[in-house]
Amino acid sequence: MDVTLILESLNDAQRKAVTAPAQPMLVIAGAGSGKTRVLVHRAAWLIDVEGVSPQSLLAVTFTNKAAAEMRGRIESLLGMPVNHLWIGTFHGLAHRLLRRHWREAGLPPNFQIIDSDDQLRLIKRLLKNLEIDDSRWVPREIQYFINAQKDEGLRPKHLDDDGDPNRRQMIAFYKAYEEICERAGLVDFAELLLRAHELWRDNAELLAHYQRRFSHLLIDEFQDTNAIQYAWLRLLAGKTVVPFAVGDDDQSIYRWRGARVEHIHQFQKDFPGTVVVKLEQNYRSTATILKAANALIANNNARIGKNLWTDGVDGEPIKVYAAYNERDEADFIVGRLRDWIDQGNLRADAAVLYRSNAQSRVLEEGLMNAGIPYRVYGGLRFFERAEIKDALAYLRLVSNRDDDASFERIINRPTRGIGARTVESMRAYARANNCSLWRAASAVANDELNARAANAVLSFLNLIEKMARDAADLDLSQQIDLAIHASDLINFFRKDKGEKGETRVENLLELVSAGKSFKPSLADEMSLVDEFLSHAALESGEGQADAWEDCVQLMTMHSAKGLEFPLVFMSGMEDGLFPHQRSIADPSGLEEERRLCYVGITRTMQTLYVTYAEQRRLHGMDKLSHPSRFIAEIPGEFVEEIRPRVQVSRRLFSPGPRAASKATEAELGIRLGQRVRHDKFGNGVILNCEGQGAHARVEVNFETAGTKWLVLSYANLDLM
DNA sequence: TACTATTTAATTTTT
DNA sequence: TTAAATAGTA
Repeated sequence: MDVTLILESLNDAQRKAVTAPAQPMLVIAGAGSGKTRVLVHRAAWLIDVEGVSPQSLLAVTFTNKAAAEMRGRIESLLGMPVNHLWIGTFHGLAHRLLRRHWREAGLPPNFQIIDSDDQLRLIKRLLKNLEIDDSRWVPREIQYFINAQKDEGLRPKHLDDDGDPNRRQMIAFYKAYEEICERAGLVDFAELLLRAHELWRDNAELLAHYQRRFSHLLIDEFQDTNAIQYAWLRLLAGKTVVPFAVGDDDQSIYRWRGARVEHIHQFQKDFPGTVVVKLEQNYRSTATILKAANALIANNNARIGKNLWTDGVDGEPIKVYAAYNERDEADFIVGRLRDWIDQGNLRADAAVLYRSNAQSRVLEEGLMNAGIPYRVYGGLRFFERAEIKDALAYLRLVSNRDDDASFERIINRPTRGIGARTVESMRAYARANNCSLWRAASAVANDELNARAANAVLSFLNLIEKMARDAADLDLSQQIDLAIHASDLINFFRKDKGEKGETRVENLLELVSAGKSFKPSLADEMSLVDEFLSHAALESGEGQADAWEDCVQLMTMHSAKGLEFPLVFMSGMEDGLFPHQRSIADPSGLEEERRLCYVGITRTMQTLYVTYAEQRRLHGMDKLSHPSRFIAEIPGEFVEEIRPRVQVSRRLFSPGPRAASKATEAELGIRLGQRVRHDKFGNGVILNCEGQGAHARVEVNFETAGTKWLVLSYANLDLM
């Protein structure tokens, strides 16, 4: 029982939280103040010092990554595995409960989880079925409505239309959607939480059982909890389970997703005697960065209030660069990155942040031309790829014939001559007889369809039945292999022309090996395949599972939360972009944008560049823009303007040799930035040019071959 | 059914 | 601008 190991590295506030007696605790943890460390050490303290059994601990996070990190760090601190400790995401834990108690939860034993993409498809199909004009009823809005209700813990029966026909229709959609899910045995993300909450609420013995089992509850990112998550936590806590919540109201940036910072106040009301600890010492950033961040966030009204400080150095001022336009901005950033890399720093230690994904394009072009490797965060994850979802849909249908979502997805994929007509008649039958498409298919094939269509449908039904029989004795990866081969999906994608088809085939093969290495943890609760499918929905996998190459990191401010970098660029700092136009009018929206800005600034360890463009091409039109109001909220003493605005107009192109080459450019009939093709080196972009006539040379950055100087008269470049 | 033209809209995202 | 969704054509 080595207490010093757990406590020695903690400051006073952290120690106070970690060693607190069994009472409700609320830890307000500023950016970079050791939030995860406190959670990890608290768990270790409870287990190692207080003698709490690991299985009496429940730790909840928002992301799988955070859950994995917490488990890893607890185990390494304790020096032993903690198998019976429940650590997971809200959704993961809810899923676990529902698998274990599917009967009480009113679910079929083999229910499956649908992701937002599946959900949207379901809604679109629902609209078609109801023959509703989907220009008036936007599927995305319906999806948003349904999820928002579920996030609040509301079922259709709880909702009142208040005489508003619009709302009445929405409620009707919600109800119809629920019926579809119910019949197909499908559960969406919000439904997991809602059901898990109802499970406890309506089963006193079950709740009592878990309340006896758990003595302590650890909650990460508490400011991000939505109503149903909070209700679930509070229900479990009851009067006996001790909650320990960690969060930062200043970093609440997900209100639009249902998160409610107010829970931080509610917590103190619901758990009288809550002790609040503030972690304000920051171990990440320079004093300058922190003072700037503090000054910015002080403009928000609804705050608990705290002041980050550090005993470290002041550091460099924040550098603000006013770019002429977005390309100049990108050039500037690329230039600073070049310097950074040339000084021997890691590319991966630098991040370029922006408000919205579309802004990455110009930056990417700049980095590409400069030959600097980069990685863009976000985008499609492995299990979200179309080909992967197709393959999984076969497995799902094999596991559950009533899964209409999967049925629709693969009925004609690969194409097997079952067109929209045929599917429509199945839908009609299913609607009329209130049955699944699977049953409709065999009924329709037997009497409504012409021979040709009937044949195609029957052979599809046989294919699935045969797959089910053949799969019975196979292990998981063999079943996946069977699914992609027997369905002929793999050949379907192989025929796809170009690299796209290739990657798709690779992904499918990757899926087979994912099946090989999959280790189940709920084996008692469900079949291996079903667990794999749930896993795929719940953990959509890495964006790019590329090998660890040293890359500059590009991401939105949102996805930067929780990360830190020695060098940070906040780009596109213009009113309308950031704060975003859509949030600008609403005071609470503006405050959330400001918190986002605060998150961005506090990612920085040493050097922060803030850039904006005076003119930006947006939606194909050049617009003049103004620097973000947030820049003005940073006190001047922490800021250094990189370039006096007087020079701005001169900087149409980057300085140096390029400027001198303007004349040459015109004479040779090429221009910088021009895309070209070379027989041997492939596609590239002209970076520079010099000389005249037969001696004229151009510098070209090729996508694959790198940067080369070529003599124009020999190179035989095709302009593109 | 696949390819092409036209229209439309344009934050943030984890589960 | 451009990406995605829809409508129209071969």
